[in-house]
Amino acid sequence: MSSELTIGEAAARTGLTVHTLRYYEGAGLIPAVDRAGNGHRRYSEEDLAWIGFVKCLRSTGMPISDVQRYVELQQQGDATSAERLEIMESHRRKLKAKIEELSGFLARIEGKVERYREHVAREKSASREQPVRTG
Amino acid sequence: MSSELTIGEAAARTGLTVHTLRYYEGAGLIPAVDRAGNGHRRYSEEDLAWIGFVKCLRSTGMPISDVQRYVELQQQGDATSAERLEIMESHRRKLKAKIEELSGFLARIEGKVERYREHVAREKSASREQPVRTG
DNA sequence: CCTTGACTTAGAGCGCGCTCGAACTTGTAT
DNA sequence: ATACAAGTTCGAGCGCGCTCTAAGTCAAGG
Repeated sequence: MSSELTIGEAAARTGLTVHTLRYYEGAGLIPAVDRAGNGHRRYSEEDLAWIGFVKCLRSTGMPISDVQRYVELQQQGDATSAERLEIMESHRRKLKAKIEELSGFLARIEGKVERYREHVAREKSASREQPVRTG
Repeated sequence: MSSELTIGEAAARTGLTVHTLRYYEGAGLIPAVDRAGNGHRRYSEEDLAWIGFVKCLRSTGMPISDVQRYVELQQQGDATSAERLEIMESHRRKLKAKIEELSGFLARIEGKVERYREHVAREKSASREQPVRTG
């Protein structure tokens, strides 16, 4: 009986909304979740772990359609592991490239921030030379 | 007379489409571009440099509305540089955090890829033990 | 009995960022 | 003259990924 959670609890634990959890399941990003007798979803720890990985994939920009395809293959068993490896490997490469691109942009933005700091500092010292009377 | 470009040339140089260039200008991400006598846009090197920076901001996830606000402030002159600094600084922080998050996810995905490689390797060696007759 | 609240489905709606189509003008080449 | 390419504006449309509404079921508490 390893703690089966309601959709509300699963939402709280994963940080997704109940809407999104149902949407993900309907869209095939999450394999069909078990149901209680009354038809309510019951999330296992395994489900939660998988949802965590889906969040990782989505946060790193993998399109929903790719996650879906991945799940599809997963359900077809071992024979598809080479293709799943390809998907992951391709995603890894893209992500790595993206991080590198972003790092370059970060440097550029940091440069901009630096120039602004200097600029703002100069303005302040200029205003000290001609102080404004207050009150 | 520093090489003024048509919108088509500007598109080729920046990697944006002419549609996007016009959209960006209309949305205020690019200050009004000069026009030739016939009403056609003429992009200066300065315009291109700015567009390059806008691409950097957009690629790093700054919303259009923020870029717009930034341009607005820029056009109001020096008095707004402190606020512009704030915008950049805030964006810098978010971007840095995002890169760190992505790096964590990358590690996780690399782990997954590794485990797949091992798995696929095991499958191959298993199939060598019971080779399939071909043709 | 009746309300409250968490769940169910199906499907509509939305925010973002483009992207495209329609209708038109203009410049150049044949 | 005529065709063609490239520009213009305005506004509609689209793809993605949720996000929300409506209408209903069910269980527990007052």
